[in-house]
Amino acid sequence: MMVAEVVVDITHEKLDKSFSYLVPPSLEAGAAPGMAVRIPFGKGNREIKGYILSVSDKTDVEPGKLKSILSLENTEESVDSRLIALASYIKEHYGGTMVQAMKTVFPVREKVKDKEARTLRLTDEERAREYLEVARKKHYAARERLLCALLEAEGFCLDAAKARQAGAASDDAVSFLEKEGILKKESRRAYREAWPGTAGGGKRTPPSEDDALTPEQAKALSEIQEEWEGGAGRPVLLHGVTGSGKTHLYMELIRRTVEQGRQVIVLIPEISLTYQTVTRFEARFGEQVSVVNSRLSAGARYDQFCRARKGEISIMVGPRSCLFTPFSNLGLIIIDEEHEPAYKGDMTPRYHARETAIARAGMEGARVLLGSATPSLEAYRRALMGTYRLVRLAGRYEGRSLAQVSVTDLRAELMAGNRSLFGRELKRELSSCLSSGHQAMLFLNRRGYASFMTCRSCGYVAKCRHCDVSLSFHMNGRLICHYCGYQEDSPQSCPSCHSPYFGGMRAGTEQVEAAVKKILPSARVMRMDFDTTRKKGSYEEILSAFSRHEADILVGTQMIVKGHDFPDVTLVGVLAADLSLSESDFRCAERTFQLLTQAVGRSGRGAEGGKAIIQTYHPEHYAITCASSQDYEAFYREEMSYRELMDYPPAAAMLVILGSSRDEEKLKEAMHYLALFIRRICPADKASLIGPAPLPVGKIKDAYRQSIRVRTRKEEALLRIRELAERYIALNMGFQDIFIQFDME
DNA sequence: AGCACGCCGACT
DNA sequence: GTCGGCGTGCTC
Repeated sequence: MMVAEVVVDITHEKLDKSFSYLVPPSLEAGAAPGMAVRIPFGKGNREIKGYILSVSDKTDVEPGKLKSILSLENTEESVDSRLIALASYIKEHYGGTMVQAMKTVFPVREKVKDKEARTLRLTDEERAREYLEVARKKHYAARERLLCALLEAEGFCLDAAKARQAGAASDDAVSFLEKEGILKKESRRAYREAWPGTAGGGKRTPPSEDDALTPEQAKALSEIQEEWEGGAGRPVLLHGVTGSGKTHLYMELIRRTVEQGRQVIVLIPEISLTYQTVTRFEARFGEQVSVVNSRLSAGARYDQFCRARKGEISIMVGPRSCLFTPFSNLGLIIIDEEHEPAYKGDMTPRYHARETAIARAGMEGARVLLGSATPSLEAYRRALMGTYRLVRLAGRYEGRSLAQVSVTDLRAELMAGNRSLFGRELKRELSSCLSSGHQAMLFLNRRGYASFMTCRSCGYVAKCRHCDVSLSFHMNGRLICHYCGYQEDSPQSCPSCHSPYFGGMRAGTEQVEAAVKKILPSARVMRMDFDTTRKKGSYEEILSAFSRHEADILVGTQMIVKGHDFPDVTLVGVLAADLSLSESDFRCAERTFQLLTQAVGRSGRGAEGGKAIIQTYHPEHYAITCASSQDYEAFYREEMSYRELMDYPPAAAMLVILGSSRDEEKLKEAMHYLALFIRRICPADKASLIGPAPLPVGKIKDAYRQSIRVRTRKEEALLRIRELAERYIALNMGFQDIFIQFDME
């Protein structure tokens, strides 16, 4: 017996689940996930369309209830069926249920329906008045109410949903009057504007001088063309230093793709989705482009998807959710700043935009371009192995040189009696930068709640002896490893040099701002961090005010280093580069290198040269030395050998199983048994298992959190382990109140 | 969404 | 009694 799980092609909340259908033997060969099928549905067995989610040999439904699939839709694959195939890829790869995967791929399918502006329009006033008399006589109350409402309504038009709620329009009355030709159901939909004020202004500037490519860019372009036209059509990794004009190249590729009648999806990390980006794309492509950001309401975003489906737009620019834009002839997916962690979500299914984009492109014959100044290790490794094609863009735009970088050893500063946040060089450069009328940016490299222990005198950081990650300081005075759970007592002084300056590192942007005002009282300082950008639009406000030179110094966290052009900035100071170097995460060196490279790249973007100063307790660390010499290759080699040695991704595949529950004991027990189960199903020589261990933030909103990590050299083995673990969890009562999430690295 | 079932008022 | 509108619930 072959059974297919089918979703019905009716947009309604109550039908947002799958139904089991028998697959007749004659159709067994063609039945596959994503296929469109005709099925009998409901009491009258009316024939409707559906999509196959999965095919198996068993079902929970009692056999007597099962109906059979009538036929396979032999038309070519529709956009929807391709997206369903993508959803099943996500489920296979990242775990979770099919419904979760479907909801990821079709974002707001259910909710939007209600908001859809369905209208009832009176088509024949005379007949309506005639029939009103009939209805009155025959006491057809519902029809009478509806007719009255329609005749009184402005333009003889009513909002269907509202009328229905007010009791003026019952379904039967509507369908009866429609049959009589008195009214018409219309679902003409007014699109919500994507960016208020810009939707109408879709003027397009013809390609101008500015759009001409530099010789270097032209060379990169022809390499990309060559790969895609002649070769295997592999994804291209565009490795271009900051300010080398990657966006220029994107624009050209987009133009060419659209000219061929195909569509383009451009993914950018949310943080760089600013007004700047929007206007740039709109100026170039006018009404062909839609730009979506997360502040857009679900409905407005859905509208943009509808426009894409209808072919009204050809280019979609937005965060990772835009990957699922229902274009019918997708030609190109661009992922800008490919290394950004934002491309991996934290909601189940935790899909990675890069992998999923490549999967979609593969299904639809589209190309993928990954762009970054500091590629992720994963991407660069694949490029070196030949899975991706590597294209370099080495020179900075208009021959501008990269900033001059110098490194300040904060240990030496302390030795010289300087305990302030600013080293002597940074202090000096800051005042000379300001007195020459330029701007400076101060970057505080601080993430999350990392509360590791460090020595301010020698730079020693307390690390786990098993995992080579920093130990976190807990309130009970113990140091804990969040990878393996190892604990030790927190020492009072530095174990390495016995200095008493040993403790937790904590510094905020506010303290930096205050410190700047103290040493440079006349400087106008602006602060940008999570607090000051909480309000809508304040993010752009601060950036544009700074670019209008309304302040001399911008102090901020990660968000100030992301792709903004401030031509007047000639100095960038990184206050304590180590703060992200000591996180309890195997990617912390990579993150640090990326942040430092980006930060350094902010300096000297105008005609003037730039300077950057990196302050650190670890001037010898390769993440710092490589960032200061802007040497990606060297960093990659160092970091990759570390990952090889430690069996961390991308050298090995890793599965993180996150468990959370309000009941700490239950959680511990469940995770313990889950770890035992995994040990049982996979031999120790094939995969290594670490944990269960508490997470860096062990408790959120009263829910305790623990993780188990499984690492192996074989990715397929990990997929299998995840599948079995999912089944184990589903079958065991011990996981009833425990929320489990899978994270594939 | 669309169809059936059952309840209830109105009319033969 | 019976006809038919109107609300409710279900669809593998």
